[in-house]
Amino acid sequence: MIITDKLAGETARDYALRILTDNIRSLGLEPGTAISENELAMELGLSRTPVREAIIELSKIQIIETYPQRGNFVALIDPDLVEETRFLRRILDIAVIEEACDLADEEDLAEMSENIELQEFYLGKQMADKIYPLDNAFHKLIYRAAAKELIFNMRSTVMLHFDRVRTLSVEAVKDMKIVKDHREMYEAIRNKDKEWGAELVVKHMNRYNVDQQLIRDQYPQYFK
Amino acid sequence: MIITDKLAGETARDYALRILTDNIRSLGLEPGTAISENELAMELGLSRTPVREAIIELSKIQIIETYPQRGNFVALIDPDLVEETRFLRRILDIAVIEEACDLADEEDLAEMSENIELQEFYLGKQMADKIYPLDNAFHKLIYRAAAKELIFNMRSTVMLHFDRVRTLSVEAVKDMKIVKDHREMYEAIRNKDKEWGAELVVKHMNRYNVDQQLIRDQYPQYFK
DNA sequence: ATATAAATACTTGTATACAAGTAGACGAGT
DNA sequence: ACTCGTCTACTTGTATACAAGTATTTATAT
Repeated sequence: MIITDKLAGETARDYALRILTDNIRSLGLEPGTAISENELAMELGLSRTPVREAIIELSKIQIIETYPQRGNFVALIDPDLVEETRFLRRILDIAVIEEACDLADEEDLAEMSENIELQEFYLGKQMADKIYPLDNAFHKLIYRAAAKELIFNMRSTVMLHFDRVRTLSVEAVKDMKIVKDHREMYEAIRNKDKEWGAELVVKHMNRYNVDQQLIRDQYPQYFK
Repeated sequence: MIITDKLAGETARDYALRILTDNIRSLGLEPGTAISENELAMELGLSRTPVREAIIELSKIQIIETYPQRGNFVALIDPDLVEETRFLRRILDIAVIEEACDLADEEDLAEMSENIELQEFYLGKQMADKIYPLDNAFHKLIYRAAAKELIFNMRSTVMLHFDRVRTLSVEAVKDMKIVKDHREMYEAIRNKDKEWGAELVVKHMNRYNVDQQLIRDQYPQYFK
């Protein structure tokens, strides 16, 4: 479990939520782990209240399971839920990139372009850890161009189920190809080419089509 | 604001969430209304804690706006958010009904059939108020048949933005046509006819294509 | 040794207390 | 009349206290 400092202006609740989310995604909190509200509050230097509020939010997406009077537990990886979130992302990303083809203005395109140049810059520098936040920001830019930010927020929270499987197979995905996908998505939006955009989303998703059975054999204790 | 009794087995938090959700949907809590955590807790016979937890959840979908040290307010109707949720529902319902065509088994179909017969029964009895819960349950059955229940939960919460506009124009929608749509959706799923299913979803949604400008002129104080 | 029961140490759910900040009322001073 | 400042009554954010239930441990009795 990695605990970083509270950011300036961040409320206690947001802080607890960020730490929990990051650690669940990175598997610093392993599936099955008990999360005591009191204990976590101590570790974060907070009271139970904001910690509890954060846990409740994560319970809503079933990434944390709460058993009254027994405890909170990081949910085991449920392949059905992973498949469900993968489905959701594919459906949404396709619909939204098509919408972005219609709606993106020059400012949207400029921000995407800048983001991609940064991705390519860090790719050249072999600084892969810098790419994930940019990756996320790039997809957010597409949603924003399509005026679908509320949907992006939903997508982000629920995508934790997917992200955590991706963490287990991180080496299978080549950053170079991902960055290239992003550049092509940008080109598709700039050219208002919906069909190409949709194709790219599918291709992009397929890069994460890791062999789940392989991961499951390697980490059986993580799975439901 | 209509307050019904707490259901058996319902936690205080779920109770507060249900009362808030129902009243926001029905406009018993008008857009712009202040919601004091203390006051609502008193009215529900609870403490602030569970009430606050419910409010936080609704803040996540921006149907309640929280201003620290100032108050919580039922958000004004934001046409952009309404459009966004309408978009989301169309996209999801199409993808999910197509999936249901592949996956629905005999039990799923039997439950849908029974639900529709009830809808038709109450339609004949002119008991329109009985139809809304059945309507919701029917769509849930489709999502369940497609193994997309987590997505359905997300859809439900976010759909509040859409529901509240529908409340303002409830007379524009004819129950008879809606029930007929549902029967046809069932037939489409039973016949594994994806194309027809998708068509029906679009047609179904279009029935709620009320003239938003008309509503806006009638209730300007409700809009952003 | 084993079974049973009481004690204990946890857990979350809910209630209450305190901290910090906002906004409006009200009055004093100009 | 008006501006400014103070006071008051609120608000949410956070911390703590208490209630109720679970599960394990420990001790006791057979």
